[in-house]
Amino acid sequence: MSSETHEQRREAQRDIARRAILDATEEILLEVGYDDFSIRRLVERCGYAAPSIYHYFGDKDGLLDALIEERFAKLIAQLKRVPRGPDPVANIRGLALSFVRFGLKNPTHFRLLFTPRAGDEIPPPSGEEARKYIEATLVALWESGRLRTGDAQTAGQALHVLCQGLVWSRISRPQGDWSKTLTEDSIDALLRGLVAPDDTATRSQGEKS
Amino acid sequence: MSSETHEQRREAQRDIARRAILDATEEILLEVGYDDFSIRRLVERCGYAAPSIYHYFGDKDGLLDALIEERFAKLIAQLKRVPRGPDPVANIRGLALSFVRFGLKNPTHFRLLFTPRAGDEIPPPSGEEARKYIEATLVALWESGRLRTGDAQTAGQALHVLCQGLVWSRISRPQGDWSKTLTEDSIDALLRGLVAPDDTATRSQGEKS
DNA sequence: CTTGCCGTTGTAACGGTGTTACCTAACCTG
DNA sequence: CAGGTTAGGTAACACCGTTACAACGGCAAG
Repeated sequence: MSSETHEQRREAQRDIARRAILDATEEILLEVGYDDFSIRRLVERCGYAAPSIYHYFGDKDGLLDALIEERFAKLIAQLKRVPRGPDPVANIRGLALSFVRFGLKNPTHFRLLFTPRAGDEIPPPSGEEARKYIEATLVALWESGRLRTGDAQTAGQALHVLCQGLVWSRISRPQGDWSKTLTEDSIDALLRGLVAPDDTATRSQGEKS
Repeated sequence: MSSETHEQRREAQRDIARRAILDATEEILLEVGYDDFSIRRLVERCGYAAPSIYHYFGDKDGLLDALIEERFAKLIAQLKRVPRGPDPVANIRGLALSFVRFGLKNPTHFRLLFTPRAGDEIPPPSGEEARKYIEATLVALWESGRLRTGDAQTAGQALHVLCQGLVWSRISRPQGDWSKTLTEDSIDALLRGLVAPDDTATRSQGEKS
């Protein structure tokens, strides 16, 4: 019994330390941005010394990966919270809009999520999960809908790529004179080009958002 | 007369030094990538000491900006070399394809061109020029064509954003299972969604590329 | 209670980075 | 020849990610 409580206490303490470090990391990231984030700054704020960070996360990349995991989880949660209606095209539209909204609202997170760091060529598992979720949703919906292009995978990737570009371009050049309706218009245009026009409810779709 | 030759000699020497530094920079960048590029490495290779680099370019960002200027010039040259036919849609398609091809062929350059560095919020002038060239071409072509969406600017930005995403996504995840026809299919789909279908030669366009 | 073990934390250092203060040497201008 | 401007090098500063090493803590076994 005492050993169990001991182990539990250890684990609890471990989680407390990890949480404090992760929270401080996020604070600093949102405060000064990704490029000016440093371990020294983190050490100054979180109360722990540098070796503790390396003890818990192994690496600076490991630390950021841990944060990325949490961010991806939030992104997936937000995407799964998007309501679904009977129209598969409208569903995909809502998913894409939500994704772009997430990116524009949390540019630092987005940059962290989708910028591969140096030498780290394999993306984190949750990243793959998020991507797979979006693509699977797309594929499933495509298969029940009317697809114009050959395969569903290409269509899904096209939409994914468009959303990435939508967020990335506007993050990179925040004060550019971007069209106010760019997100909706481009997504709608791509969807128009992807689905066959000669069907039931192509015109009855939301035309003004 | 002697003063002129003197000035010219000065300038020539200045250009020689700048060229040597820039060439070494590009070499190292293509060799080890953006993240592992450092002034020390550059100093080792180019023969000049560190203060000379700062004397000529002022800053590491200034050095990279100088390289970016040249890269943008090459990009613009490549885009202007794209042949134009009578069909405005096909012209835009060619332009977009050329842009994406440039990005996929020179990922390091692309990353340098379109990733804003820390604190540097204003893009280099040539970057604006390239963007304006693409957008102007688009706008001009749109105005002579049949536009489905309201304004030409939004349509141009949509295509720009898609191309950015096409390159960026595949640079970030090179070994992802990207569809072979993703570039053509997504551009074609977006164009299909942007231009009005009820016209002369919508169907006679290239359908397989 | 003592001994030893393991996990946690801090001190101090190493190598590498961008950057710059300072000096030297060459050159044209007066 | 004096003087100022320019190119270039030496050596240092401050910061970065990272880690060897030591010290402290609590628990299990002798």
